[in-house]
Amino acid sequence: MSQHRHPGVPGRAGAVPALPDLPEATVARLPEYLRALHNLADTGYETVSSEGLSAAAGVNSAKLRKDLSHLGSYGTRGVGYDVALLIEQIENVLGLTQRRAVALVGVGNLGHALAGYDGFAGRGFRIAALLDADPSRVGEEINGLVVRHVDDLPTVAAEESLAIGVIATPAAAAQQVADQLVAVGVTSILNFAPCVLSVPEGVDVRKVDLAIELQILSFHEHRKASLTALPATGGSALTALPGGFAATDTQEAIGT
Amino acid sequence: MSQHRHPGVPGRAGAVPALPDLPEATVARLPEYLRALHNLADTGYETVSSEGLSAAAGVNSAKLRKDLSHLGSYGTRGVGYDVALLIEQIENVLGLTQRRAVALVGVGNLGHALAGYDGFAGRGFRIAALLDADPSRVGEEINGLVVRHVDDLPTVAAEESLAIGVIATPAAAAQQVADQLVAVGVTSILNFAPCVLSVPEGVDVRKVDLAIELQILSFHEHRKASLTALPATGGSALTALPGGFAATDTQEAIGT
DNA sequence: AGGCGCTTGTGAAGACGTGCACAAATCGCG
DNA sequence: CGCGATTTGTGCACGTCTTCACAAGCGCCT
Ligand SMILES: NC(=O)c1ccc[n+]([C@@H]2O[C@H](COP(=O)([O-])OP(=O)(O)OC[C@H]3O[C@@H](n4cnc5c(N)ncnc54)[C@H](O)[C@@H]3O)[C@@H](O)[C@H]2O)c1
Ligand SMILES: NC(=O)c1ccc[n+]([C@@H]2O[C@H](COP(=O)([O-])OP(=O)(O)OC[C@H]3O[C@@H](n4cnc5c(N)ncnc54)[C@H](O)[C@@H]3O)[C@@H](O)[C@H]2O)c1
Repeated sequence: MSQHRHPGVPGRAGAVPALPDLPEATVARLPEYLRALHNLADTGYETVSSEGLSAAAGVNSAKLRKDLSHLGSYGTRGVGYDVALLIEQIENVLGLTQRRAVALVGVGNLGHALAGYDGFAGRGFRIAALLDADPSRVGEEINGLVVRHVDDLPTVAAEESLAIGVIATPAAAAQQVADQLVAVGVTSILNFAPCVLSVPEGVDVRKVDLAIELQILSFHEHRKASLTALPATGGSALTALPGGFAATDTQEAIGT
Repeated sequence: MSQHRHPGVPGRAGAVPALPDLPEATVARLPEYLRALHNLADTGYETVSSEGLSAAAGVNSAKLRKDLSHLGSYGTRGVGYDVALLIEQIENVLGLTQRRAVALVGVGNLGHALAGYDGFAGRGFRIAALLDADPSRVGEEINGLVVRHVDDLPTVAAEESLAIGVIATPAAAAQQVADQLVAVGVTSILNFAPCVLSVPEGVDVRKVDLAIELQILSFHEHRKASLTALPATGGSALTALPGGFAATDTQEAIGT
């Protein structure tokens, strides 16, 4: 379990073959740290303390230190973390050293927004193909990419090494599209359609459902409203909530 | 889990004054159950077992039963759950009995897609206002709504009882927009900008960052690739598994 | 009426995640 | 060269979440 013994000085990181099998919760936070680190690097920071970085990423500093400790010892006591080195290490662990090719299926309302978004490039991804089943959409050019027919997927997969498939079709078509993606060897899928996908073992699916996010917010809104029914005799209703929330992302922060 | 007693018998499913303080993990899954239930209802189901519903929602059946048990006893042993009743109860708990008004700030690339999406209506929400800071966008009509200037937010808030604010502006503007939303009384925010927001206590923020989702997938892709280097021992590999995975998490089963 | 099969609801155990608190390590400085 | 200030890395305790396993409850059939 506890067997890391880094010489302290990286210098040449060489190959890092040993994937340390990170806790899932840590994996989910690393991208947030990475974003914060890039911000810091752009602002000129060369090192940052766990306190500073955790504030920038919106998490507890002990949690951040524990997360980073899973990658190895890349901090210096009394100083902090080397920003550039840490960026390199996190990108390494996340597999972002190679720019991964993304296939986007379903170029409708949402698909257009995704296809036109230029923010993915800076985060390690490249939209490699746009696909749709509607003949009238095929041929359309968006952001320098031409929409192709979804049945061309095998051809596209042969041209590019597709790492991730994004599904932005209606829910009714999502399972079929997922099957097509899996058939051409895609083993990671991001699904925007509000439905559950069945995929073979070894294929990872993540889902983004905006309505669910809103409904979770609605619950808390509802709860807050029913609490407000209590006497609000002070003006400032700073009733410290007992249990904080801590799901994927709920925060109440303090202003610095 | 000790100090709430349910009368047990619903009888009238009317007012539910006592909010049972659900576990956050449960709250995050209720919307998924709700969606699956609506599907079942549309298909003609009147009752459903925990096994059936959990398959439709992509979760473990014991987990589903425990989740639902927190709402009270709305199932019948030997039979299952009444679909219509369960829908009503979940919508009640989530506070979806009233259609909540959503203000969307930032009508750009992504904002257009959200504004044009007609899927929110069926899930309990109504886009009540579109706001942007760009004068050239103000006045544009999308889906029957006219884009107003973000500085009109106080006026909008006076007209409508805004429940939720959605931020779809560039990250640089997100904090300022959040402040404006909070200033007019919004206490729930869904943030699409890749940045951390500071908000006063009592305000809930949920974040959706597509690049983060992709990066998490990238990590697993990376890990799978490094494992594939292992000998492809045959053995009894393929085990038929219960359909339905997918969710927040991923699944893997590489045994050591 | 009684038994039988099915399904819920939940106790208990274990896995997982979090945050405190502090020893160990490092730097800067006199 | 040693000392104090600072910050990392982590042991530990605690809370939350998941999963199993099964008694209790319900309906149906004989
Ligand atoms: N637009 C939003 O803001 C939004 C918000 C939340 C969720 N969603 C979900 O995202 C998905 C897409 O939404 P949208 O608004 O872009 O819908 P849309 O109808 O505008 O676009 C769907 C696109 O998918 C294409 N398509 C249909 N079947 C296909 C198939 N088998 N293979 C390939 N392409 C196919 C259609 O031709 C169309 O271009 C839906 O599932 C929706 O519920 C969208
Ligand atoms: N488009 C996508 O698919 C996508 C994907 C992931 C993340 N995002 C994020 O979503 C956000 C929006 O992305 P986009 O592609 O729509 O950007 P965009 O530039 O197309 O749109 C941004 C809109 O916000 C408006 N705006 C700017 N400052 C404002 C302010 N202070 N008040 C009100 N409105 C203001 C702009 O006028 C513009 O209309 C960004 O933070 C982006 O990183 C977008």
